Amino acid sequence: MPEPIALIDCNNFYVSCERVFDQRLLGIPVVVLSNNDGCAIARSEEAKVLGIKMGEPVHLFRDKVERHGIKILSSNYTLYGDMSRRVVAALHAFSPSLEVYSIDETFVDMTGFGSRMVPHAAAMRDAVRTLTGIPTCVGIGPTKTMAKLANHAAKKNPVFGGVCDMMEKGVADFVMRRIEVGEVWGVGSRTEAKLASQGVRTVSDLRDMPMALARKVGTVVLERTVAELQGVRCLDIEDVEPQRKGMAVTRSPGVPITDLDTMCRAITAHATRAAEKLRNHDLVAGTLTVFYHTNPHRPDRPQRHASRSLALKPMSSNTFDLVEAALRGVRSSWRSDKPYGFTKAGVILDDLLKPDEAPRMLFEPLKPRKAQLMNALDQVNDRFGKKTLVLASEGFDRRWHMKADMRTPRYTTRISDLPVLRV
DNA sequence: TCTGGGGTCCTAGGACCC
DNA sequence: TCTGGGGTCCTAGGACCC
Repeated sequence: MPEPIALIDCNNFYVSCERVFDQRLLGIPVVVLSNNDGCAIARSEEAKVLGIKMGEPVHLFRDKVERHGIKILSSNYTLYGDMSRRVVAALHAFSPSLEVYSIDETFVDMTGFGSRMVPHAAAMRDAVRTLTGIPTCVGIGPTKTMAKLANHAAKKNPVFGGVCDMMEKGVADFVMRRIEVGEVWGVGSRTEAKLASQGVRTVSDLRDMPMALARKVGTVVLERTVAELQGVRCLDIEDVEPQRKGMAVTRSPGVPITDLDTMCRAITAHATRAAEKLRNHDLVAGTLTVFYHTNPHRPDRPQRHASRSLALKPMSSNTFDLVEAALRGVRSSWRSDKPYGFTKAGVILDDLLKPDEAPRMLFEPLKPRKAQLMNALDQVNDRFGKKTLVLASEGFDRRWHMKADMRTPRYTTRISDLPVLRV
């Protein structure tokens, strides 16, 4: 049996972050909305009980909001990102090997804890709770897939008291027979439907299905999942961050974009942000794709999906290079044959490399981009706040900005937003 | 009427994740 | 009227090579 892996996962993370700073949110139904205040992406237990589904558009449950006094909040990613960092900082004391899997989940290598595993996991939960105020659950298993499943069980079944250890075969069997296959990490709705037609409904059905059939139904990915459910480790803890392959900045404007000028301002802002992200990761990009499209939920209106990919030569992370390419893409694809209203636009970067790995040009550009200028730009915006310095083509007209009418303060990252204590 | 075998590389699209 | 944003991996099929 492989050494144990734990997955620690924050309960209703975004809602929990909000509750740390506003006690009035405790005990009542709370929902955090996606960007642009579109749909529910985090729900308190009370909101789940009321039947609010993950990803449900807010206009479809507006009646429940009124009727049950649900508290609705815009998402505050600055706050959640900072709280996530604090949670991970608390976990470093518990294992030398961690993999931060997402904003609210971390895999922890539990090698060497033997019979003291469950107390160790409980201590981890206590530390996170004490240091950040965030409640968590822990799942333990011989593989990542089983740790994920154990975590699900720890969340759903109070019998586990917040820590479920599936290293014991009895526990694993108990859990797998009671959970539907769609809950397994890597089994989405498509695969679930295909499995159902083969009579595979519970996790134990999946664990016991023939490998060859698993491969036929869901390629090597599902085959690997079956092996992991049998306790055969296929996925290791990745404690060094792999180099990323792509990067995207996409947004839905608060009101549809109908004219080229506004689109150019929005795209300038997205390309600018993309360039900042590139420089933060110390990468350069070889390909830039710019796209924009109309609302696919409104087939009664003129529809258009536009997209242009451009090669960046030389590869670059320079704001001027990226904005120039992105605007070229917008202008060359723009059409005014119909009154389009674009509800999404973005910039995607691919072929990312470290600057010293990027191919050199045989003929260097006549006016080489200066790294110093970008450093200055980043430093000004770091010190005086985002968007202090922007390109002229972004302008100051913010009509295309996203909606976020119910966002809480950036309690932990803005001096002006610090909570005030009155005694 | 007859028309090989064995590769690589790239891209689009599907499926999944949080 | 209102439906998020940002990722990864795998496969099939076409283009191309000798």
